[in-house]
Amino acid sequence: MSELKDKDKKIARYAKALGHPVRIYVLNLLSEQSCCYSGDLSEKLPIAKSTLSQHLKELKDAGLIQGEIESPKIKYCINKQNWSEAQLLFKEFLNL
Amino acid sequence: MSELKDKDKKIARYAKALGHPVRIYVLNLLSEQSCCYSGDLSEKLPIAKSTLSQHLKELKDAGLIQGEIESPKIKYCINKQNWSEAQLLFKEFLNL
DNA sequence: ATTGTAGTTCGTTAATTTACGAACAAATGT
DNA sequence: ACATTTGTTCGTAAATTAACGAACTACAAT
Repeated sequence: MSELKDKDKKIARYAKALGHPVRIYVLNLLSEQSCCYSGDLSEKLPIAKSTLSQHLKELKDAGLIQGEIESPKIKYCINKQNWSEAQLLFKEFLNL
Repeated sequence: MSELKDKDKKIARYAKALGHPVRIYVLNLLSEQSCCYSGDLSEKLPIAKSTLSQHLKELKDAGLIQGEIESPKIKYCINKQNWSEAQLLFKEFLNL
């Protein structure tokens, strides 16, 4: 009855955050262009802006992105530190 | 209003399957020892066997593992083809 | 025929996720 | 002051997820 390792929990936490097409889309975009506004995404995605906001919040809560106020907009960027951690964890997990 | 790409959906689908510590644990084990039985896992994990069965089913449904009957046990292995696909997709996605 | 083993399926419950529109907040522009 | 822009939060509903124990199925062994 060994307990689950923190590393397993961490990977699962990141994976869960990646577990929706919209969130994959957002991260893909951010890895290409480093930053974006919610409005940019809202134009391109076929979902309500409140739903998008929820997805962004989840990515934020998982630590994968961060928002910076640029009134009246909010500029979203990759959270580089955590993104690196996620890359490392997945790389190891996937034997890449 | 571009539609989400199939590739994004595929990555999200795999990521979702990875989104629980127990499932990470199982896949980790299977990448080490290639095969295992549900009982092996049940001994090691602090969850009910029915719950484990559910997690295995999810991994199966996502295509990441496959079960082979070896009465009265079931031998679980990585689904190599889909695992390779997942590796490739994540590798690309994560810029590894 | 009966028992035992291995694991799944069922029934249930609680929590989480996804989605929407409406209402709201903050800051800028008029 | 007031409207506009940008995005979040609220309230709600439907669907999915996670967990358990009990009941079940399939096969092997006695």
